[in-house]
Amino acid sequence: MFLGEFQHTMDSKGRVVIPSKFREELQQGCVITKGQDNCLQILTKDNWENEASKMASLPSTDRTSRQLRRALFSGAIDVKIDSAGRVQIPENLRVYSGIDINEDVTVTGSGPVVEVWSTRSWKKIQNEADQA
Amino acid sequence: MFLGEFQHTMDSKGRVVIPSKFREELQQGCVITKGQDNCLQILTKDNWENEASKMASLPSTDRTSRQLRRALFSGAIDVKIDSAGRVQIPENLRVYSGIDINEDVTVTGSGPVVEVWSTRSWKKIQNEADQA
DNA sequence: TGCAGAGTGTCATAAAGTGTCATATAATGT
DNA sequence: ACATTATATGACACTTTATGACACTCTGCA
Repeated sequence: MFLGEFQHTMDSKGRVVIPSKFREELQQGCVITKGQDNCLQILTKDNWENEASKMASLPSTDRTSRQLRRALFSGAIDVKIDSAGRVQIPENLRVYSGIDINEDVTVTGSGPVVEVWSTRSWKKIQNEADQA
Repeated sequence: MFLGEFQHTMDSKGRVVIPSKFREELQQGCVITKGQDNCLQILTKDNWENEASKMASLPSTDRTSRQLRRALFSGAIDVKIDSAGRVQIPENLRVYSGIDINEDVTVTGSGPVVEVWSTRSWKKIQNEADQA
């Protein structure tokens, strides 16, 4: 279970630090995908396999299902954490999440997954959440 | 069941002493979350699992549910009590609760949970409570 | 073949967190 | 009231983590 909220920045090469509390669970491999509300999600390998198999079982005759599947798989990438505890975020996911080079990033634990936000978006989302 | 009211301070490293009366119940692991009225709550592991499982059952298709889940998980952190009976309060929870470094803290038993307040806020809340 | 751009790995330094100890204070039992 | 024990607090050393810098690799392309 991932918990907590952590501040980092995306370095000039497009890498983000994974909070140390999350490393152990993610060390043996993880997958980054497009999450909801323009955040990025980091899943453990197991969790990913799980999601992926759900997708695979959708009927390929249905156009919406195909779209979903394309979005999920093409928007995903498996990464490994480097010796300094960072992961590289590819260009397309940076664009999706609106996180620019050198920008502040908020990494949050959200139960079974880790979410990565530009701190800008996170603040906005958090305000909404406070209201709800 | 947690009862009583205790005065402590947040040390220069952001740690707060857990009153000795509460230690035994919390020793084997506990979770700190954002409570109501800007206090912090400390839950036992069991109590937390309970809360968290409620969250897991909410549909991720609904935006409000997602917000709720984010707020709960990102605002939580599991901690352990150190050999001197203290817990480390992470930055974001310090901000939320308005407890500054070296500031006075009131720790109260509140039935199933422990609450942590800046003594400032506690006094205010208590006045209100006395009126009511 | 050489260059440019993106990505990767490593290091040094700074900052934050953790553990331990010593002393001070409070609580307890006789 | 006293001795004894437990608890609280500050100090400090130590470890871990974060961050920026920089050199190196790999790829595609001119």
